[in-house]
Amino acid sequence: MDFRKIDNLSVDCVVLRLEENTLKVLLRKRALNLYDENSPVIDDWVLPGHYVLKSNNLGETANRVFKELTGEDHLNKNQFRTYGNAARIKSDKDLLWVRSRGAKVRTITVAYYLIVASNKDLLDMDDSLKWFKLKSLPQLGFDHHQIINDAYEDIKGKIITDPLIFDFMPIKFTLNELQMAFESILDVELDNRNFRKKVSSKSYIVPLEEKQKGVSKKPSRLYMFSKDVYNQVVETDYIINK
Amino acid sequence: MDFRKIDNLSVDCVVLRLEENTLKVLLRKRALNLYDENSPVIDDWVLPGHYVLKSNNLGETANRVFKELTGEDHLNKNQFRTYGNAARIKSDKDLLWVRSRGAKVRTITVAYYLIVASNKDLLDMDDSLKWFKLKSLPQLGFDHHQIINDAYEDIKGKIITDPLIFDFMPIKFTLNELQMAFESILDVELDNRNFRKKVSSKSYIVPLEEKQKGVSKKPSRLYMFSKDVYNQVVETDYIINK
DNA sequence: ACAAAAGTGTTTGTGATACACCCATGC
DNA sequence: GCATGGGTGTATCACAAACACTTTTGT
Repeated sequence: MDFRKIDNLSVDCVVLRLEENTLKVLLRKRALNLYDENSPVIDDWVLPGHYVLKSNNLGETANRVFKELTGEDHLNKNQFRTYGNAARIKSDKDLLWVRSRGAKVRTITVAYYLIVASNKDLLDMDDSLKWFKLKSLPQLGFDHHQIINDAYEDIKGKIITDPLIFDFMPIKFTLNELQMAFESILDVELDNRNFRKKVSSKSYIVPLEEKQKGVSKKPSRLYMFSKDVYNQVVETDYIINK
Repeated sequence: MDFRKIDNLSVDCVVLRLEENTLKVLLRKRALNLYDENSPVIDDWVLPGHYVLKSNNLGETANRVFKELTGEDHLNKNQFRTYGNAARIKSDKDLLWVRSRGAKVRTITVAYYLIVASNKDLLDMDDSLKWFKLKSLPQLGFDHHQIINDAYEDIKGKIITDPLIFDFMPIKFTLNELQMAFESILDVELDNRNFRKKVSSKSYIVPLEEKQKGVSKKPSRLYMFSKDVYNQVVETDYIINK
């Protein structure tokens, strides 16, 4: 195992989740104090990422980023684009930052997105990590604004044909939760009755006997996504139509 | 302009075209003679590609690859995936080849596909370049088999929703040609009458007054794709359904 | 006049859309 | 018993699928 970094190759992760039907991205504080503790030269946010180690694969590096953030493994990741233009790193802050880490100014970043289920408690997040609404991001370093937008566009495209939506959901979920997840990600409104009809026609969304508990209203039925069943019927079956 | 190579970053291009309704890929001969002129140590095929120069962007590098192959500019390219695993280059041949070119064994390859219109004459192709049927590829170096398959899968996915098919077509084409293009890329059969109905409903596929010439049968009407019109109606309009 | 491919219409079925009320539960 | 969200059915419309014959041209 060779722990040296490849000094011009990094992996950045767009970590996403739904919180109260709002898409959020996990960002890491980027702070650099040169002279004075109280007036940092750099004070903004970036995507969590890592330089790739000589013995690590790209996907492994993405997994590792996630594991370091949350202490947990994450299997579902998606490489969606690579950023490596010559002038990608050009602002004074970005140049300063990259040099301060001993890396090349011409750094190639392979970008992944990782989706975290909405019920998952991510413990032990230190103060330098924070979830931001996708629609109101803070000041970001590098081209990370672009990267986040590209990730979002990719997801919006795939969510209609791929079973990506279930990565956002808890293992057991209600149909209304599922509908709201679609609505908030795609920014559309769906008819509840038609949505339920459509979902019932999908063999891979299976109703459980179990019902919600601890709600002060009629408890709703729980469903789960079966990947096994899905794999048998993929060919023909889209989830929702646009 | 800095003409030095970044010694661990390359761009590989999957150059595709339809020839007689068969998908073909452009490959470059990889030959290395060490001792004996007549028994090369390496004698197989690879995707055309280039190490990225210090002053070149990724997309520029893809364009440059194409320009060097054909002498022509090509605007439509698509970055679809990046390959950079630690053990990506591992066969003796590949290691030998990479070292003979003074590059790093851990090379990251950003892969693009480029689509060439079927009527385009690509002149001046030297003997080291050849079109192969996608379905019967020769012995390939590196992981280029994988890369070609990934490109093909990406295209099959996008061709249903994006106007990618027109990159394969001449500017003016007949509806039957268009149908056959879909059929050969997706490997399906379509009903001619239904296909024509569907196409007529697309405002961005516009009939011309002109007809085919020099054919020994009823000459068919020519159509063209209007990107202008397309951009106005994208939101709602898919080309064919699966 | 014949060969070859172009072009055309109708029917049937499935799935999308639109829409309003009763139900089950916790408090 | 009431407030809250859960759950259900029907009618209409648009589009996908299936299918066979006539037309136009060059030779």
